[in-house]
Amino acid sequence: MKYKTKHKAELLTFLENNQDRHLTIQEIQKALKSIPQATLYRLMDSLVENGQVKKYFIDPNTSCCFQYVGNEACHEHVHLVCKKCGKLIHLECDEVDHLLQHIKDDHGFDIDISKVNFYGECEECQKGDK
Amino acid sequence: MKYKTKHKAELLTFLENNQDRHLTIQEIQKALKSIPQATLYRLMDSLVENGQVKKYFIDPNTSCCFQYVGNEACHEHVHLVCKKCGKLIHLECDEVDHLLQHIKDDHGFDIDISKVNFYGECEECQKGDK
DNA sequence: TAAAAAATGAGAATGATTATCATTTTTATT
DNA sequence: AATAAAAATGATAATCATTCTCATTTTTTA
Repeated sequence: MKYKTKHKAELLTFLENNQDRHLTIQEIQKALKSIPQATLYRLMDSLVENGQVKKYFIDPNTSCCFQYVGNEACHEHVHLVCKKCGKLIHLECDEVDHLLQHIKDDHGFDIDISKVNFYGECEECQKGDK
Repeated sequence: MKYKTKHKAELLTFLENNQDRHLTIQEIQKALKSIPQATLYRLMDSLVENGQVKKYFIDPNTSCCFQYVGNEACHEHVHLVCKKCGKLIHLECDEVDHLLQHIKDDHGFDIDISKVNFYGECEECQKGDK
């Protein structure tokens, strides 16, 4: 996607206005009905490829998610996904960094932090269990 | 799957003989051609449900994997998945347990360790990069 | 041995994603 | 501004793992 097109412009505006959310292709489609499906997939791929958008695989049973990060990379974080309520929490935490460093140093494996998702149960849902 | 059937027996024998590997439905199908697809999916689901088999989502772009653990639960471990060579490493590590405990205590989120996958690059592939 | 409960198996349905390909749009070149 | 080259489009078909359907068969229980 090297050329500027109206679809691309419309998509970018929408993404910029929803930087705080993770969006699936299906959600974007609903909002931008004028962009055909195939085109939307291609546009998202190209945005991921040049780094303006990050692609996340949150829940293995559902579609992937996208989030606009613009030109400045978003802070490194991991995702906490609640399997009860579906809530998605961004976690920035030194202890995580520490573990990844340990695994690199002592186990030789270099982890891509942007792909780390922890599945479990959030605080509210744990309370509700009782 | 409360009743004993020949399919189930055949499947369990195969799984027991391949405890060291992660198997996709497709691989099991290839090995056990006599079990129809729908039946195989149902059998695997039932084995997962009663705990004899664990289900893993390793790579979001491919099918899920299964591994037989029998009646005794396998040791808690996380998976390291190399995005270069596809290698799958089981990691048991106190530091991981420590982090999960920290996230539970200090961030209130209770992580399911069996669903933790770290994506990155293994030692051998890192060497090959240079 | 009959009634019930569960499993089977073949095929259709689903749903997200990718591929195809002729057409149109955008950019670069003269 | 005209044109050629490059890229994007859009409608549709293809793919592929997984789930669903439902009439039939098998297994267990009474």
